[in-house]
Amino acid sequence: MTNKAHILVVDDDLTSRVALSGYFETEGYRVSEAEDGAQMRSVFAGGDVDLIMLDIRLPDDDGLTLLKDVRKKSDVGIIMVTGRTDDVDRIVALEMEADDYVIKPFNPRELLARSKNLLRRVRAGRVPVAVDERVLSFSGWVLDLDKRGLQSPEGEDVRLTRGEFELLSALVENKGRVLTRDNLLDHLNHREWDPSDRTVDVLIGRLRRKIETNPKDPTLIMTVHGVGYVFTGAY
Amino acid sequence: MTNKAHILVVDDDLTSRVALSGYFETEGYRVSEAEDGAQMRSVFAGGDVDLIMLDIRLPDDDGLTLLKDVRKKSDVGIIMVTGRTDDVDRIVALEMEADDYVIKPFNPRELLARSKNLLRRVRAGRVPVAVDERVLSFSGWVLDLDKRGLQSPEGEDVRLTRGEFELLSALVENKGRVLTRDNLLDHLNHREWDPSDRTVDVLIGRLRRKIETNPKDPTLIMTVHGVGYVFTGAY
DNA sequence: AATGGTGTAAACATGATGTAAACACACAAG
DNA sequence: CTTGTGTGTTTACATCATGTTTACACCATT
Repeated sequence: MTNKAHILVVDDDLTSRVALSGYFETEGYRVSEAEDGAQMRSVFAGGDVDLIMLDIRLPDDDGLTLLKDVRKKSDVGIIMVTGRTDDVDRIVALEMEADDYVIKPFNPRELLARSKNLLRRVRAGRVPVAVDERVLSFSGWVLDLDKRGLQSPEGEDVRLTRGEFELLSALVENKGRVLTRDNLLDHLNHREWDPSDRTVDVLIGRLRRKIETNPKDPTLIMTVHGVGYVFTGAY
Repeated sequence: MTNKAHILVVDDDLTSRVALSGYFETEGYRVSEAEDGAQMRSVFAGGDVDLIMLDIRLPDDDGLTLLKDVRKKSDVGIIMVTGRTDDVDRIVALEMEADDYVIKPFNPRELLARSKNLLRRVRAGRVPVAVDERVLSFSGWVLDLDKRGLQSPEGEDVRLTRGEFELLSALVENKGRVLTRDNLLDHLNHREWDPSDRTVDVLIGRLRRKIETNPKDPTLIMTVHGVGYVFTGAY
């Protein structure tokens, strides 16, 4: 079972439903489809949906009714999708706490960007739910200290080796504080460190390739020349 | 400290800035205003902003540049506001992780609904981060000894090299006391100093260019002819 | 005015860092 | 036992950051 973000597309029109699903699937999301309210409720009951793309006009229930029902019991992300460009509809939906409202035909790139941003927020909001779990989060990433696993903002599991994990957790736990190589090597159950030891540098490099958008120009793990490394991710 | 959400409106046009602020104030939000990037950074440095309404066209910095800067170090809510209806602009902003993008003239009710929904998500994602830091401050500047970084009174991060940082912290820690070059060079892990060594002078010069309002007429790092340097910043 | 101290741009040297590749070692599977 | 796989470590080298030197103009003190 992967942990990729799960998107539920609700639309009675086959063509646009498939188109929508396609966009998200090629981006690596897990996508489910529903063509009416009943199907939607059924999938949603599974409990692991992160984002719903909800057409406002459906055969059985009204989209707005579904919106209200879902929002009553869940903080899942909801983006209304519609062919109509009615101002009142839009405002009503937003005031019912839909997160966004897009009008067909929409630009796929824009929709993807909006979805991605919303997913980040949805997932970030879920982290503090379990207080007993030792979990660190930064910029949409989630580092689970018990499971020793890392999840990307898109919800994908990223495999870390022991060394990479120890290094990353040391850095994130001391967010904003510069750690020396000596310091970091301690977390790998080492003792001594001599200037010819490049282990930390290599591991940092591998870590960057896994978590930085552009490893050549890191924004999360910064190097402090002549001192060490510092983690600078936002909360 | 109040618990009302804090919204920062950034727009160089007085009329729309005031209008925007008005909407939010009557809804009971705490609102701050900024008319350019510098002011924005200054308010934002206060650290308790929940949502930024950011005009994309500003006198000094580009709105997109500000967006990128802010997003780099914070997950605050960001809604871009603009008069232009350029598709490319919108997508670029969204892909830079702006949460939303509204086009003037906007419907106040819609904007309020969107802001409210976003604020809910921003606050849900907040996690308490409390790390006591070793910090020195002078004349509005903040020198963070752990982060080894310097923040200007406007809240901008100023990059210091190792040497510059060591020199500055030595000076600030010995505020009001004259330090000889010999003395200062010690802090850079040196030992000997001979009169032909101009290293300190050069570093002091570079430091002045970074922190003095007018480097030609320094007020923070003063020269004591024939002796050394002294730091004279107020508190 | 003379003299030595200081500011500073530019060039320079060198140690620090990024990174690919090879290596070593532990552990698991067959 | 052999083989293979994963991963920490070492090596080697290209590149980069930055402390240092140099040179010269300017300033302060006498």
